[in-house]
Amino acid sequence: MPQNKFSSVKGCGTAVSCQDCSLSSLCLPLSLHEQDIDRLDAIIKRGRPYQKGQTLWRQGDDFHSVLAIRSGSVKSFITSPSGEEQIVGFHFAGEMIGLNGLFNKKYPITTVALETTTVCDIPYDSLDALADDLPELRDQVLQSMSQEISEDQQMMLLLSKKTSEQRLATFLVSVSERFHRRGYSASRFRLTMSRNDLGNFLGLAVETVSRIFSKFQQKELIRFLDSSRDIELIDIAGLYELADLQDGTASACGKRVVG
Amino acid sequence: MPQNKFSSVKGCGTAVSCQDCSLSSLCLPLSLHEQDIDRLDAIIKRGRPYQKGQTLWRQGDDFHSVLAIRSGSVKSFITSPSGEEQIVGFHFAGEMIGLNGLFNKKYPITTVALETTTVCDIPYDSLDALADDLPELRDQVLQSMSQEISEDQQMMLLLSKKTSEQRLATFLVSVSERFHRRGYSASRFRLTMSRNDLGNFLGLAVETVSRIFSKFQQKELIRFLDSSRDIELIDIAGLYELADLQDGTASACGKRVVG
DNA sequence: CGGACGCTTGATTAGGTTCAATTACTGTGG
DNA sequence: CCACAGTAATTGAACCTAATCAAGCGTCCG
Repeated sequence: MPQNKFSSVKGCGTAVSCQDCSLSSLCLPLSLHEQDIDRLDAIIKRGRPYQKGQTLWRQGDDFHSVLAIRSGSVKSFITSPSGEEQIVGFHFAGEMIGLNGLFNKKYPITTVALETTTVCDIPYDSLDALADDLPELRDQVLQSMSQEISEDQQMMLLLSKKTSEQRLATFLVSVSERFHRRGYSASRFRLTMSRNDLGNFLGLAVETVSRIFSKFQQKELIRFLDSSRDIELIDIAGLYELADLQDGTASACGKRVVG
Repeated sequence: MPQNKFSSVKGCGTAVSCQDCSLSSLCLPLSLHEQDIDRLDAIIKRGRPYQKGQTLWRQGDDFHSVLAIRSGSVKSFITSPSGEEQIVGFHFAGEMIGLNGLFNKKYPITTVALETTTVCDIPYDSLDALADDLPELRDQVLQSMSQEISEDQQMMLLLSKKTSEQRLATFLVSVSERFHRRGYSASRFRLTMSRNDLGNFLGLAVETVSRIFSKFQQKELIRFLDSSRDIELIDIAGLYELADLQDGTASACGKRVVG
């Protein structure tokens, strides 16, 4: 009997079936019939965990699988010819990444683990064959991609129009919403990415991110606990107000359903 | 016999079939069999043209159709609660818009005509039913959305990391590429959007756009013909160099396959 | 213990915005 | 067809936000 929501994740390296996995309702909310889950279970590969800094795939690599993150977190970024990197999303446990690779069979982004991360590997060929029989699965994929587009466009608004304070506030409430929806605390969580990554993602210099965090602490909007990575949102309403967000689109910032 | 590539577009208001339409190979490059084209043709509605400034649909409207632009051009934007608008894409003749509305059955963006614009209206219900039978159509939709994601992420890089000069250069070569692929001149075209729209899209003030255009003219990279909307790219190579673009991703900027 | 890296804070700078004024279009009605 | 009004585009000057440069501190890990 699982002690907590994600206890079955611990056994990821071993033969835990999708049915037993506490993530099944999150990573593939398909309302599949029981035999369908069994079929999906049969095609999923469970590998050893990725260590912090390890690359899951590189921009331009041949597309082979979609991954469901079971525990841990990753960042995804694109690289310009001059070598500049732009982080386009962070992904946490319970999210699916890599779907976007099916356009011309290459991954368009590089994905790197931010901490020790375990995943379920769903080979594309099998998924594709399965999708032929399961309309729900196809719809799920389409919906995920459609949502990703809307979220990326919210990011365009953020990068184009918002001030540094608004950007950071938007990020914080969006991450908060995502954790909340996954059954975790909306007000206390760990930022697994560095200040550098955060600045890169939000279009700000590291120093600016640091300064805004300090300002938010002075305003008693947030507080850091043990380390500068463990944050508590004291005044979520205040952060929302700062962020200028559309209702229900908070999670747009930073959430990349499709990788 | 058509006189030019788009001559059949003129008869859009009348009963021109998809098969005769010179855009068929552009807006739905599906390699459909002949009888499939006939089926598609049967469900398409051809309405009267939209005038400059008219709204095709508004953010939040119920999703009903996908549109193929037969002539003219449009802009699409999202609106933040505080009323700020962010243009997320321009669309020209031969491009499909509105696909993104299938996520929760609402259009997530507002789309407005930049000039007199004619479209083919493909009701979603019919398209959905047709897609059940035609794997190519489904793949096409997936590919379009996947491409859109990559393009939006290129825009995130542009808005987050590029200078004003790089942004405008990126935009110009991307529009050039798009026109070129459609069989038009890569070096001479009309900018149907205002400087205001351009600035909004690129995350710049109108004045900045104007100044960069002037600077580009001084450097003899571009030239304006009759008006400030009719541009000629004199030194495309030079613009490419300025833009810091990935090979083959130039069209990412401004191109929104999915609306 | 030492070195590297990550984070914070301060001082200075710069790219782009904002404000303001002028000129060039576009479209409309007489 | 021209006059006029309203909008779009350009250009200049002042200002400001966030970047850059620089220094110091903390922390993780060999």
